[in-house]
Amino acid sequence: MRRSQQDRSSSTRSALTTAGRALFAARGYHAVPTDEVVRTAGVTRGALYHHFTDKKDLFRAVVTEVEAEFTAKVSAEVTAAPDLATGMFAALKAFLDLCSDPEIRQIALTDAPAVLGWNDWRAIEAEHGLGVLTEALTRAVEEGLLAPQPVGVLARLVLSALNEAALVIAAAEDPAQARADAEQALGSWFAGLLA
Amino acid sequence: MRRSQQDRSSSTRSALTTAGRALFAARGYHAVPTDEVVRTAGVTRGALYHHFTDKKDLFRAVVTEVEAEFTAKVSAEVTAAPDLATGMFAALKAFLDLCSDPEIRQIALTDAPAVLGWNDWRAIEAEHGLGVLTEALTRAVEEGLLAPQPVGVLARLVLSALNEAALVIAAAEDPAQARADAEQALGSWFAGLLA
DNA sequence: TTTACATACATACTGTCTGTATGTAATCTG
DNA sequence: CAGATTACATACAGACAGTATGTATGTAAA
Repeated sequence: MRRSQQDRSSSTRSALTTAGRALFAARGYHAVPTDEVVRTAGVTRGALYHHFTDKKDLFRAVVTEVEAEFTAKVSAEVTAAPDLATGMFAALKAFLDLCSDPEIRQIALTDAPAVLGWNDWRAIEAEHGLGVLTEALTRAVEEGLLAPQPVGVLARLVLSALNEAALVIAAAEDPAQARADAEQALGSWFAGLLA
Repeated sequence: MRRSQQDRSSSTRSALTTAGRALFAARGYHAVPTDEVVRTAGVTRGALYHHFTDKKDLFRAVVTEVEAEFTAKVSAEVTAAPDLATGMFAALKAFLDLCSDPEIRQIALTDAPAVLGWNDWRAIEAEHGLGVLTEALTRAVEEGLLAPQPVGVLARLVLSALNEAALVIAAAEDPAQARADAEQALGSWFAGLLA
């Protein structure tokens, strides 16, 4: 069987990111040796360092992948909804649901800022989760739902609170209660933003 | 010159945490070898592993120190103010001022959750920054300033937004503008919480 | 279809770093 | 001041990231 170079490349590349994803999510970036990643992926360290400049670069690819998938799911809720307000509430619900996934919590929320540095991490987020949220808030202001205000910084703070809510709920003794509290707290913010 | 064991211990201990503080703040936990910490502190690795179980343990001590000092400064604003409302605003201002310090940003906000793990980090925070904030919010509810609500989760989300605000301001092209935006965003939340 | 090259990997090695084991000097106790 | 304990220093072992080099596989022009 004769495979093209592209096929070879993309299949080992995705084997590496898939393996990395699972391992990094389960045990955290620094607890996973590259050796284990390549063994899990069924290749060798040579393949890893052919496709990625270093371990961090692999991690960056994993983070981008996770973030993109996550954002796609959440933003689908917004576009599927009849109007913006209900869409945003549905997205909030989806956000908190999806954040129970350790892939999100460990990779995107815990390790990414420290491993990639806050600036790189922020750049990735800006193209995914943060981008969608900023858009939604901008639209909400345009439609008169929210009071006119600069949404750039607001979006960052809201996203940060959302991330924290996810972590709090995951770690809580009573997740249902924690979730209700979080929704109330976030709701009060939303109320303060209304036009 | 004959020093007591306690003096020897505490002075090398603080030499180590002081050196660690500066180096971790400047370059991040994983970029600083223990060898450099002990050289800066003027001791050897033997001293380090006598006083701390491992590198992480030293880092934990540094985090606790930083967090305690930081919280003391912020909470001083609350107690110094004539009433709770103005105290909380003064504390907010102090918080954002102090967060320009890279010791806070790199050590407490970026590295700590990833290095110590989110749970350990949370436990430390709960005894310092988060503890004070929770207290303040509880009092605000008791005094009728804020609407009755569970403050535990709320405090976490607010603190997270505050942390993010600090990072955003530090990284912004126009920090003054970013700060104004952040204060507006946080103010709108506060408004939504009022009784 | 063969030759020349590029891409995709594998293997072997090196330097760095953390943590440990062991040795030595300083302090404390009876 | 002898013995025990504490505080450190030195030497070492294992693990890991990254690199250098070798090999196999695919590609493309002559």
